Amino acid sequence: MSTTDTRETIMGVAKAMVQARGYNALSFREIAKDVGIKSASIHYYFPTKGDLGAALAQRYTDDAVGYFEQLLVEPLDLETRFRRYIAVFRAALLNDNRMCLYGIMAAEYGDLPPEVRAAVDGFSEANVRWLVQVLAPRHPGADDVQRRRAALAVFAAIEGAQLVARGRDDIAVFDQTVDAYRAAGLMP
Amino acid sequence: MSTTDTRETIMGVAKAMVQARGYNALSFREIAKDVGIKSASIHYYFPTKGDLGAALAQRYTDDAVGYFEQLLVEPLDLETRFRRYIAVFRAALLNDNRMCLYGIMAAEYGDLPPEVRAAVDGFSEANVRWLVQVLAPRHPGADDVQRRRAALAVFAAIEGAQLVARGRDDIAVFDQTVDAYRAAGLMP
DNA sequence: TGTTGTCTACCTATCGATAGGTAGGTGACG
DNA sequence: CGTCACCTACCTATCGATAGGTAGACAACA
Repeated sequence: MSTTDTRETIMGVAKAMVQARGYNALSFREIAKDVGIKSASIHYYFPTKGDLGAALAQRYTDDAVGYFEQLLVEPLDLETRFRRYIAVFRAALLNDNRMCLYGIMAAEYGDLPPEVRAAVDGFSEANVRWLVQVLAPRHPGADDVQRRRAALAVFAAIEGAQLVARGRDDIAVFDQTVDAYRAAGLMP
Repeated sequence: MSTTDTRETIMGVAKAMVQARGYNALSFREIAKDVGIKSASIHYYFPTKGDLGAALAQRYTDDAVGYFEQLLVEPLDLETRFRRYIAVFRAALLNDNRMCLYGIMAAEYGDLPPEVRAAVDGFSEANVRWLVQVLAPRHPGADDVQRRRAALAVFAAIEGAQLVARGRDDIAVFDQTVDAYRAAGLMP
């Protein structure tokens, strides 16, 4: 397998593990077993666990940003665009009751190495930026600070819906909660 | 020190540790060092780590239920009652950027022993039950299922606000997010 | 009153498993 | 021949858990 492929495989396996059980439960030996190499070899690609965690969070954010940009390019109405945004978080739950990487890492925030924290912060920032753009039509008279706060509230509500749905191991809880948000007028 | 005191001290130290760093990061040796006993002695009170985790979650729920009942007994208007409810979650963040025990354990759900999971589930259920009661005046025409869903959405939104505020290490984010929820009409 | 038995609330010492991490070797390939 | 992509073989630290012991309190009984 080429260097790049192995690196990708490691990241894919590690990402799934973090989403399922958290950063703390991530182990080089378990990753290695799933990838089909020895744990020492992972250090060849990621010298420390912090490096791997930071790379994971960075990649997760980059992927999201790419998807978000795509959503902005396509000619979609607000509701559809927003539904596709929500679908990202929904997909994580569908995938074996896993969580958004941000959500689980934010919960473990106090235990994260600094480089991982920094990468995690980038994800919420990317979400807020996108939401500010998309939700702008809903806040015609608002200034930037107000728009940012409204966007962060939408993001927080969705993360909360995911957290609670995971705790109940029931994706319907996620859907019903988002519906309730919509009914209240919090989001389109 | 009496048996009861030591048990209480262990639970207090362990609770703070879980809220700061999660169930996985909870270690008998660290607890023992803080309490001033040896790690083996903790097994005298809690045979396994799962027993300790379950006791923690159960106690957390019991305390919450007691507080909730008190809030219902006092003659308060809806806004005040609700503000005091929110204050519980706010207090966790104030206390060294810690999280609600439920929030952090829900994030680690996939890694929790069954007995801990069961105890964690009780907390969200207790919150929903209380919120259904308190928010009933806001949903005059709704049936029980709708009321429960609305209550769960409120709970989820608050947990999300806490999660994101912790990720930003900024309690103002929690306050602003809750304000945004209120402004949208999600909660009183 | 003195002894005996049992209980509590710890202790020391150690177990096997697992964590992240490292030094140095090896085979394939350009 | 050199570099890349791994490997074997280890290290130290820490994990939850267990075995077995002990000081002190207390109750019962002779």
